[in-house]
Amino acid sequence: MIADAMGVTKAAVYRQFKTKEEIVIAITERELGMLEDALEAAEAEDDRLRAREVLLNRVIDQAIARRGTVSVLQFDPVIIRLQAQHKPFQRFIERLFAALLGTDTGVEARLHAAMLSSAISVAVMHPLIADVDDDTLRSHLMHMARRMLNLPTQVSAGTMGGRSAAV
Amino acid sequence: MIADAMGVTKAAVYRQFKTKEEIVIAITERELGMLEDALEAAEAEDDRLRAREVLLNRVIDQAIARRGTVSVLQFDPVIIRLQAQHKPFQRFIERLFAALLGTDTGVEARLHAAMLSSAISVAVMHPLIADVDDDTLRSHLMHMARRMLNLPTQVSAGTMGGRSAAV
DNA sequence: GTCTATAATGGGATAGAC
DNA sequence: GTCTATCCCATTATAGAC
Repeated sequence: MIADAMGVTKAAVYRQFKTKEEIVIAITERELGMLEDALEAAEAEDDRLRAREVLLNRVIDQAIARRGTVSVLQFDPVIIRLQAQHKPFQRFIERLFAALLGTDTGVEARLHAAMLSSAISVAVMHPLIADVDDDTLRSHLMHMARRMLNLPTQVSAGTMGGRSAAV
Repeated sequence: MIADAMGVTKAAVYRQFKTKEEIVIAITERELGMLEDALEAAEAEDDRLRAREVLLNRVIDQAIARRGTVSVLQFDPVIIRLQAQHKPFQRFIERLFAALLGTDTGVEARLHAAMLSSAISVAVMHPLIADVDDDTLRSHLMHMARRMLNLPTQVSAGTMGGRSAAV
């Protein structure tokens, strides 16, 4: 498919990548790499609430930027298997969830994180909202994400007096 | 894989189903069929709020009952393609979303429905919550779904409990 | 209904010429 | 770096005996 889309032969693709796995790794690396600085910033941030806000924003931005392709990387069975065999990705994903979860690792917090991550990646390419433009989608997604995670609805930079993350 | 799991040969499976597509259609029909009476009841219900409640409950019950298999039917690329070519399924899914949306078909309502449906089906098999038992998962999911759809947090009357989705 | 055997198709991958 | 040609192998599917 890649070769066809590029208008070259399969052999030309295999000149650059020895295996299909290498291709999947390379693409995933590029996508996750875009979140790396945001993740590191979030981990370094003292204010946990603010750290989650910032990270959430970046994740949503990227999901929208990659609208139409995120869910392939997240849900294609073959791709998932190849990624699962790659330790660095597992660690990165774990760090991502840890940063999103904050200190709370209870059932509810984990469920929130699981639902949120899937909801974001599927929603951006769902037929029901194919007609929604990026900016509208972003603001709705961010609003929804805050609701799902029990974050304060409006964020005012610096002073976070909002409710705690637990119910 | 099916033949191996059943301990018969592939030819034996092809005796019952002419093509892979027939198998996918049959399985999907069985799964969606379990929601048919709930959908019809919801469509007949005058109280829209109550209709959505009932349907939501059934959808969540079934997702939990099929924990570990729902997402295959929803996300496997080959299966999705085969289902997409089958008009009756498209119509059924449209009816499901229509019933969940209520009369509101604005951007926000559609986004809610899209996020919710994906969040439910992915969450039930997400590694982060693999250790959560069915009943706990159901109550959290229902609570979360109400929040996502802006439904009242506590539902007043009726026969709504953790009932399983038949068969 | 199940079996053995055998296509047919297509994806994943390699060899060697240019 | 790309090409043609080919290989390997799993999936999809059929034929015909029991």
